Amino acid sequence: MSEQATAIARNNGAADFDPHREAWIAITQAHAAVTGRLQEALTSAELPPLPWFEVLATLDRAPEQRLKMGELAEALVITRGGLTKLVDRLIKAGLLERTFCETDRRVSYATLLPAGVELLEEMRPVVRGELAVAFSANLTVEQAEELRTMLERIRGAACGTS
Amino acid sequence: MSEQATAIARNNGAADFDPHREAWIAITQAHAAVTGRLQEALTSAELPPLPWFEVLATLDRAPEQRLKMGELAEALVITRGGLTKLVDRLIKAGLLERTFCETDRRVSYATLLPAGVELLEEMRPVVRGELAVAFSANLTVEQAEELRTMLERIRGAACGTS
DNA sequence: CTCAAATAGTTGAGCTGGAAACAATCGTAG
DNA sequence: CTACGATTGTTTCCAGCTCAACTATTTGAG
Repeated sequence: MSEQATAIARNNGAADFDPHREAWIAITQAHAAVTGRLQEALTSAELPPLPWFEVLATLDRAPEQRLKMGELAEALVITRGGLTKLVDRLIKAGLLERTFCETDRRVSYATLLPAGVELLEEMRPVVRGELAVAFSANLTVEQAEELRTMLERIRGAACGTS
Repeated sequence: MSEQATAIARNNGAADFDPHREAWIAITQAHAAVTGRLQEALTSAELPPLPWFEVLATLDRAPEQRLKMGELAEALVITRGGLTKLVDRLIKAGLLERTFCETDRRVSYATLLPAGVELLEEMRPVVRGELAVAFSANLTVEQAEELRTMLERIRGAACGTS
């Protein structure tokens, strides 16, 4: 099934073979496949959706477990408008709180609460497990590292030259 | 800025370093960055959005320039429900038409029309150009190939073991 | 000091895609 | 031949996101 989908998407053996487009399709499909898998695993474990995990995990790793809205939005690669509402939901769920900056009253922080850490610990093994299936199955650790390096280069190129 | 975002997302040098999560974040961010770049390039050229290009390009490479809805949905990695409406929009724009199968009256095909080919030719150079910037900048062709291989393996692992 | 421009975040409208229920058709066991 | 289950596509409803407009604050030029 999936093999066939790839074949359709890039029409193996066609005259106009474009390695860039090939790679791009591969990124899109790998991303979609893994995202889908993670989503499914979370919902079937009766846990919140993936974006919640991303927020919690990102904040957890930040100094003082909090981040300016703008920084968080950039880390998650969504717009600030989208983030405001996403954070609103997590706050409503009691996982985060909004704190403010003394020296610049424009900025507000999304700050992790204990309940958020708790939920994060609950979600982490599920995500870790799914990622392990997706990655370790066919990739060595070195390959994963190399993969990451190349992808970051791509991202750099895509962001840099506006 | 972007470097910083990466640093935030994976908190360089943290105690709990998870190569899988690193790689996963890299995929997500690379995908988002390139998608954003493509979107921007298309809209600033007053062209339709990226999904339209994906539909047209996929159909263009298919035999007889048409595909069953289900096949197309799988190639684009979206649900069939979503595809129905996406195709509706392209039909309304006169780029596609819906054709039917003689032998199995359940299936309907999305079929490329000349106007669709024409638009595709207009969009292709824009997409090609952006992808070239994102990929060739820092990657050799061999690396791009290798990248694709690894990503397809990941996708296989993610799809396979349900 | 003052005011225009820049920056941070929020809000509202609109669009897109997903999940689930539905309709139509096919295939197959009996 | 019939009926039930599987498959294909559509439709309905809804959640989440983006875009653009807006508010509040800060910064910098004059």
